[in-house]
Amino acid sequence: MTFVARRRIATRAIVLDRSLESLPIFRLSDSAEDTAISFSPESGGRWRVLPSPGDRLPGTFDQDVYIELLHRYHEAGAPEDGVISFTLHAFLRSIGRRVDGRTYEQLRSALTRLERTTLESSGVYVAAKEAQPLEGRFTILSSVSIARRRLAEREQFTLFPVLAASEPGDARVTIGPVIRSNIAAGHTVTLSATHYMSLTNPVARRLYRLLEVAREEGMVTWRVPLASLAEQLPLTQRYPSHLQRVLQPAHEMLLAAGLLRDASFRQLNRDWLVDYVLASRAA
DNA sequence: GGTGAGGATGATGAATACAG
DNA sequence: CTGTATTCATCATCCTCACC
Repeated sequence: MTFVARRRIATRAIVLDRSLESLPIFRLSDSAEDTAISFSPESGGRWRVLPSPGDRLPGTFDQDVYIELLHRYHEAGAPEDGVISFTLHAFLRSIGRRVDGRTYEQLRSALTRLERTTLESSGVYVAAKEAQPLEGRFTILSSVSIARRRLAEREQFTLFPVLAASEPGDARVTIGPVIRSNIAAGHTVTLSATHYMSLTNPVARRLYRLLEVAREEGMVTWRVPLASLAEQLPLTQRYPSHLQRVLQPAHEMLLAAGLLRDASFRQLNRDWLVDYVLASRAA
């Protein structure tokens, strides 16, 4: 393979922390209640996502921002300090959003939310280099700084020379060390950026990542109780019919994109299951 | 040209309510 | 518990205005 060819493929890849992708983080629905996400896997332990006080849980916009950040981290050659810099303008363009006052504001709040939202693992999150699953808390981003024109210009802020010196709209964020460590250890899933962007439904985007975890762990078919899947995504709907209503369009989108061979709902006695037939590695 | 706040309005789709 | 109708928060899109 030539350097050029390898480079082109690399820029289309999104490399994510496999442990993180197996856990629920982003609220996919717009339910008014904004309590913490809580997930208790079969294997025991508990996982929680705690919003920062006064803020909401990360949502679908934050999900897209998170993915683009990791996309850029990979493109930048996964720098050891985890720092990536970009302009808000370029970032919005690359996630296919319009660039106006609204989206600037959304992006800024999404970045700070990714820094402030607490992820709590009680023996659930697997850190590749550790023998035991993690006991403790961490965040997706460990630092976020965004230079703002108006702040940078004010005289009284000259005591922050770094801020004053940087260009307006420049963001500088640090991917958290826990996530970086798993990526460095190769405990990852790899997505196609093209495919990811082509999925217009946020549930489909989330499901794509979760299915990649299953595939990375060697599964060809994956049978999962509907209720467990709902917890793991997460989806808040309680009834099987409601869950199916949300999942069905996502399944259709993934099938059409060739990211999934088959998806079907089955009822065995009282229990609803979902059977996935995963796509082959090629694509 | 790039930032940045914010008003107005329509589109979207999941939550919710309600009937079966 | 499920299927259908309605409601409503969020998002997208358009704009103006101000500033560099």
